[in-house]
This record gives sequence, C-alpha cells and structure tokens, in this order.
Amino acid sequence: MKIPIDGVQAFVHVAELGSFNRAAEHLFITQTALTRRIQSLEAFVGLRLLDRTTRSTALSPMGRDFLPLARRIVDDLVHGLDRLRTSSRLGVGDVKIATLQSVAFRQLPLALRRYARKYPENRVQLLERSGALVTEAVHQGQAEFGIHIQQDPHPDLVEDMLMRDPFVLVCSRSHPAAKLRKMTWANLEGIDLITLGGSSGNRRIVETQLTKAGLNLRGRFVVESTPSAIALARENVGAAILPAAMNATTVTTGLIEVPLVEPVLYRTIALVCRRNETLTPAATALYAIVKTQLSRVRR
Amino acid sequence: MKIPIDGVQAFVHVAELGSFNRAAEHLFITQTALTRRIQSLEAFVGLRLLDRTTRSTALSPMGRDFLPLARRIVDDLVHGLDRLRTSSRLGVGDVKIATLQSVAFRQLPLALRRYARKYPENRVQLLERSGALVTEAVHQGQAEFGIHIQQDPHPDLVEDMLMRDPFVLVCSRSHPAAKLRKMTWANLEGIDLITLGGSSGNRRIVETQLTKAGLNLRGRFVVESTPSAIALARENVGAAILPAAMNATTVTTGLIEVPLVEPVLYRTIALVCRRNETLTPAATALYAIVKTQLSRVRR
DNA sequence: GGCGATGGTTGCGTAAAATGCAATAATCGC
DNA sequence: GCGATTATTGCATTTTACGCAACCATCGCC
Repeated sequence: MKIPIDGVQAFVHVAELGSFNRAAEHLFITQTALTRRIQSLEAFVGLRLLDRTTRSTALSPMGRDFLPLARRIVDDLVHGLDRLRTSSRLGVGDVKIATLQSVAFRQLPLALRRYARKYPENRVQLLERSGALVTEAVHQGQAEFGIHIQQDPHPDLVEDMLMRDPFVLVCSRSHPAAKLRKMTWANLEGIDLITLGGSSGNRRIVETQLTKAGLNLRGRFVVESTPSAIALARENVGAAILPAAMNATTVTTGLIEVPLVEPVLYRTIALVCRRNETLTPAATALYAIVKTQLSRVRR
Repeated sequence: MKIPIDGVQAFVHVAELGSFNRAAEHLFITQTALTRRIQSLEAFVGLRLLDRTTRSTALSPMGRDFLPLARRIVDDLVHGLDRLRTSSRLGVGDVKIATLQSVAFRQLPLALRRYARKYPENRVQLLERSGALVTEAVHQGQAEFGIHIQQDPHPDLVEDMLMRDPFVLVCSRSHPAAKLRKMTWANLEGIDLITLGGSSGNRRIVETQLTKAGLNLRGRFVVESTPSAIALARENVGAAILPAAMNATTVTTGLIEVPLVEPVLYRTIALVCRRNETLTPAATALYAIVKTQLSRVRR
C-alpha cells in the first residue's frame, strides 16, 4: 500500500495550473506520466478528484476539499527536504559549541572570523565554560562539540587533540624572575603566585604539580579567569602560572614569559564531541576550521 | 528527482520506535527494505538523519530538527488520503442541494428519511428556492445538485427527468367546480383563481397557458407558496391551480382535486447538476435515493 | 576472552512500478 | 466538417523497490 505522493503532487499542480500539459511541463515529465499519476491517486482513494473533459480540467467537489491539505503537504515536503539539502550542501545552520573561556577570547576569534567570512548566514553561539563544564555541556547535548582540556576519556565522547600547551610563568619586567631563561617548579618556592582557581581545569593540573614539587602553597592570589591573572601580574603583585597559549598578552602588555621546566607541564586542548553522532553540516564546517586553525597556533 | 516519501515515513517510524526492526514491522516490510529507504532519503538530502551503530539508533541533530515536520507531513498525508478513501467507500460527507420549496415539504422528506437511515453520519442542507433560483444555485455551485422544473437546457448543466406533474384545480367541496370530473382551461372563465406568483416556476407555466386560453386574467389571489394557496382554497375564496403532486393536501384537508384538461398541462420536475462534474459520494448516494423515490411517486 | 545473540548493511536476482512514444479519442473554434 | 488542442491507452523499456541470504559490528554473558 504505497503512498501515492507523486499523484498528490501532480494533483496540486494540475489544480493550480488548470491543465495537464502545463502541469507536466512544470514537473518535467510527459503528460502521459502525469495522467497516470492522477489515475493512480484516484484509484488509491477511490474517487475522482479532477473532472476533466478533453478540453478543460476542473476540480471535483472532493478535489476542492482536498486541495488545501494536499497543497500544504506537498509544500512542506518539498521545502523541508530542500532545506535539508541546501544545509548539507552549504553548511547552513546555527551552531552551538562549548569552549573554555580562555580559548574563547584568545584563539577562537580568528577561527570564528574565518568561519563567518565563509558562511555569512550562519550563527554561532559560544557557551563559555570552565573545566569539566565544557565536557558536560557537550555530553548533555547543549553544545554540538566542545573545546576542553583533555581528560579521562568518557565512553560516550570522542576527543580530538588540538595542541599541547605548556605552562609558563608570566610576570612583569621588574619581577625577580623576569631575567631567568627558565624556571623549575621547585624554584617557585618563595615567589608570590597568581593561580587560577574556581572550577578551572588548569587549576587541577597546576595544583597537582605544585604539590608534587613539594610546594603545598596554593597561589597567593587565586583568580577565576586568565584576564584577571594577567592584570594582577601587570601590577607586579606576583607571578602568574598560565598556559603559554595565552602569551599574546606578553606582547601587548609588556609582560615577561618564563618557561617552567622540570618537568614541562602541559595542558592538552582537545575538541570533544559525542560518539556516534553526526554533526550538522554547519558544525562540521566550524569543527574543521577550528581544528586547522588552533592546531597551527604557534607553541 | 523523485520525492522520497517512503524514506520520510520510514524515518519517522524509526525515530519514534528507536529501532529499524520494529519500524520495519510496523510498515510491513523487511528490515532490509527499511534500511534502503533511509539510505535513499539520506542520499537525497545529502546528510545523515539517523546515527546508528550496530546496537542502537538515535537521531542526529539534523534529524531532530527535521522530525516534527516529517511527522506532520506523514500524518497529514496518511490521514488525508484515508479520509478520502473512507468517504469514497461509505459515501460519507455533507451534501448541499437546492430544491423547489414545494418538493422540499412534500416529496423530499421521505427520501431524506431513507437517506438518513442509510447514512446516519451525513448531514444534508436544503436550499429552498423557487423557480429559476434552484437552477442558479446549482449553476453557481452553491448546491451539488438541484430539483427544479425542467426548462431550456443550459449548456453547463445536465438534467435528469424525475416526473411529469399535471396541473389540477384544487377547491373546497362546496366550490361550484368540485362536482366536475374534469375542467378545461377555457372553462375557468369567471372562476376566482388562486395562483402562485413571485418567482415561482409554476407561475410562468400557468400564466402562459391562461393567456393561450384567452383568459388574460391573472389569478384573483396570487400567493407565493403552495401552503398558502391551499389554505386559501380551504377557505373557499377561490380555486387554486396547483401541481397534482401536491395532492396529499386533498386527503388531509378535505379539498377536491379536479384535473385540468385541453390541454393537460405538466410541469416537469428534474434533477439538475453541473455537466462534467463528479458529485461527492454523499451527493451521489442522495441523488440515487431521490431519483428512485421521486420517480415512483404516484401520479 | 571467546561466543552467541542482536541489529544494521550489502550483493544480487526478481518483481513491480513508472515512464515515454506512438496511436487514439474527444472536443473546441473556425 | 476540419484542424488544433487536450486527455487517454497499448506497448516496450527503463527504473526502482523488494526480499533473501550472507555479512559485519557490537553487546552481554559465561
């Protein structure tokens, strides 16, 4: 019992154009085929929808009743499918992604600019989260994919490494550490530290390392975001332990960046999305741009 | 570029049941065929709508977007077609017909009773008109068919004769004419006549004949409807010229009916509908009942 | 950690449906 | 009446859908 959708479509066209021939043209089929479609439809429903003489065509009363519904169905179908098709061809649509706040304001803008130029129609919504909240947003489906710090892999999620970002000590030119070529974690002893706190993912990594180095001190200043940490360092109230990828700040703010070694500690930034879920074309496109863009960032 | 409606339907079922196997069952096809339908649809739109692993099936983001629309389309289509089908099988639906007022209150009730018993769901609307207004109502599509007095055939309409209804003289028992076996038109001279006026179709016929008989008199009383004419005759203010089919009145009201001869004048009652237009099943059914019912009325 | 059960996919032959061409039929306008 | 226009039908052909069987991947279990 197949659905005679072609018949319905044919019916709508004939009803609107008042002629089999013209309708056939519009549908790019022969008028013969059109007749057959109408016949199938009428056979299917068991009544005549179009009263046709050899000279003209008109709706029967039942056809008149059916036309509005038929028209709506066909329109919905054609437009709906069309929308899907164009979205697949052009990557049209809205995207929602979750990202670390630090990445959002540092590396992402460039990627978003490229994306915006390539797909001027599309909108992007950023969910700026810290630490595990990015992962959570992706997991719960609030975002199509996320940019987060790589962690114990969750079975429902897939990660895709973007870059390994070493931690450095950021301080003002006049800070005692500013003259060093590098700095060991052990030597941090006695230095006033500005660290990231809150639910930051960096926090977990850094504190683990500090403890390992025998420094049980938490930072003297604990802030919630990178921009605040930099502002404090600029005031020379201490030295901030930050990911190197934040380093553009050193250029624009005149701060010094000293590599932290023994060991070099990284945070690994990765793209994350749900396993076995196909992204929307718009998301796929953004994903690709973010990936090439962020993995080519100098380290 | 055929519309993959089967794919859309399959998609909806899979999305709702969460399983290819179950969806296939519901659609009474093999699961293989179902896979193919989904594949066609996805190929058509160019993107994945269902993310399926070997163990489970879920909507992709695009699929989620598309589902509501798809569901509506499929529902509309199935229900719409189904409604047409059942209406064709059972003659379901409303009917609007135009009829002479005289027929409406005299012959039609019986036919409508039969119709109502056969199709208890259906509603019937009567447009009671006189004379040419019945024809007009049909012609303009206000009624699916009509019961009118046959006349010059209009090219857009088709008539279907029901009965020939002779005119008679109706008068009270005490009226001078009540004793006659028959009455010629010429002999009407000097009798006070009750005739139908207004836009009545009878009026035209009767007046033509009166003129032909040399009686230029219009009726002494001219009324607009048969019931009024009968009421006047009952009061013995004159004799009414009426179609014989109205004769039930003689039984219930004690009036006498005298055939009018030389010539016997008929009004021909006919069904009328638009040429080349298929009636709705409901109308077809009513048409048939009216036809058998009214043509078997005794003359 | 192999193994059966479950669930989706693919190869291929067959059946069904849609299509187009050519011929036919019916009607309109001249 | 006759040519022009419009819908329908016969028939051959192409296209599509379908089902079976084999296959592949994963889950859960012993």
